[in-house]
Amino acid sequence: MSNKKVRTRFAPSPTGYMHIGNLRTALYAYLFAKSQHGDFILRIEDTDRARYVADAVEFIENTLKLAKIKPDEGPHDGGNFAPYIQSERKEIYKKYAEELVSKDFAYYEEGENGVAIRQRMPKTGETTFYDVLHGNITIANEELEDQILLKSDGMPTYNFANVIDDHLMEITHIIRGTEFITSTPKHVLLYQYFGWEIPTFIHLAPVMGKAEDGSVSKLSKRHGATSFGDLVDMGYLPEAITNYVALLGWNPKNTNQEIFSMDELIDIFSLDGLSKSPAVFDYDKLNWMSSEYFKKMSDEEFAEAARKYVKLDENLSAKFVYLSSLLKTRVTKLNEIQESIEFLMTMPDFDSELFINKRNKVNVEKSIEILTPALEMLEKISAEDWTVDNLNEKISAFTANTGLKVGTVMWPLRIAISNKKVTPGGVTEILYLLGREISLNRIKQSLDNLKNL
RNA sequence: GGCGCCUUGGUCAAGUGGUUAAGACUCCAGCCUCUCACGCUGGCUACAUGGGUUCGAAUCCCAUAGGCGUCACCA
Repeated sequence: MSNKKVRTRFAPSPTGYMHIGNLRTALYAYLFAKSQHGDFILRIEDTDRARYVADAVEFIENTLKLAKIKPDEGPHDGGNFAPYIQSERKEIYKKYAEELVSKDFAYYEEGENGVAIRQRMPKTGETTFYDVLHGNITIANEELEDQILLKSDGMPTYNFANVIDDHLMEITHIIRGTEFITSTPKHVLLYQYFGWEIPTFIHLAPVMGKAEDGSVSKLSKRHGATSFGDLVDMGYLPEAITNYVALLGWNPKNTNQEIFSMDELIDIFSLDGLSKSPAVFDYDKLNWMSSEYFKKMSDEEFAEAARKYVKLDENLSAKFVYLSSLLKTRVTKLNEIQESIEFLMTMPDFDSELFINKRNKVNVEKSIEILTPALEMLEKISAEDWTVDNLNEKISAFTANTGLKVGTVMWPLRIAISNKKVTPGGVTEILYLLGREISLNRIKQSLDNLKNL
């Protein structure tokens, strides 16, 4: 066994939806295979006709691609063990099921819909299997029901097909969720009936979600987004999601590093870093990791990633790379951007309360007093000199002349051009983004509004 | 309910008989500062409970409790 090439597989059913828990299972199977210079196989388990969703296979492949998980073999990639879609392997299962019947390890059963084949379980004794995370697990055979191997429609059940395929496809390590622990003895019995080598099992703890009332349960719709696609739609970078998910139930040895590229993960991954207790999906941590990725991007990279999530006017579009430099450190997910920059395109409603700021010693009267000469000063700056650096220089000089604190001048100015308490960037950045004409108009308008109170 | 798995701060987690029980996220305080953010400092909070074993237990054993899973012609 130790000399055999490691081969793992990800075997989802075609539902057109990639649950975070499933993605993590695929990730670990991939990381383990690659860390051992082995193969990672994608196999579609579509033996339940009722559950089939159109284009699901393509969806799964696209999702894995986005997550940078690359199958060595699969429906699209092909391989020596094709086909990799179970519905196309129907005859194979039938042959093996009949072999079991001939050896009396299984039997035919007449049902409402036709004839099915059922596995015969021993009534006494117990079955033990080894799991890398849990050690030996033993279950009494009397707990095992005679299960259906081949359904009356000719399709195999999961419990049968997975054993046949894992053996035929030479899978060495089965990485899947803990929900399969109690059915594993049935699989082991099957391997024994056929005289096949039993693969190594690794049953992963589930990914949990936390509800608003604080209760914890398996991650589901009630916890908000639960799929990789949902998270991408919200504007989390695929790399950040994968990185976060990798650490949900696994952690590297001898390091506190948390930000990993896929290559680094492959390099450092090992089975003994896997944890056997459930992990709660935590948006706070995901947000932090997401922002770490944003901060590491260049302005251009961030702008490119963010473009798909925003609607800009001509002016802002031209300055978006610069805007991105301001947004990078302030965003946790891309779908937050639009709201935070909307004020640059449409002036929010006037609110005199915003001009009152105790810390900077400003109120309405003071604002009028400052804004009036400030407007005159700014009007003298030409459109071509309307740059962040120059604006900063002029405003600083203006402030020095007034003898006021910097904040006392900056506060009303910023409010006058934004009508927002919090903005991404300060006065000079916003003046630049707005451009000379719009900036001046906004200040005039705000000044009028203040005087007409 | 039977069977199985799990149990270190609010969350992710180091730790494999002797530690002041790491680190990260969140939160709080301070510094920086043209708002916010970034950055920097510092701080709060944990071994589920009860028995053993041992000179010594978060680490080993046994109970109890709680959580989760499974008992389909679903996967």
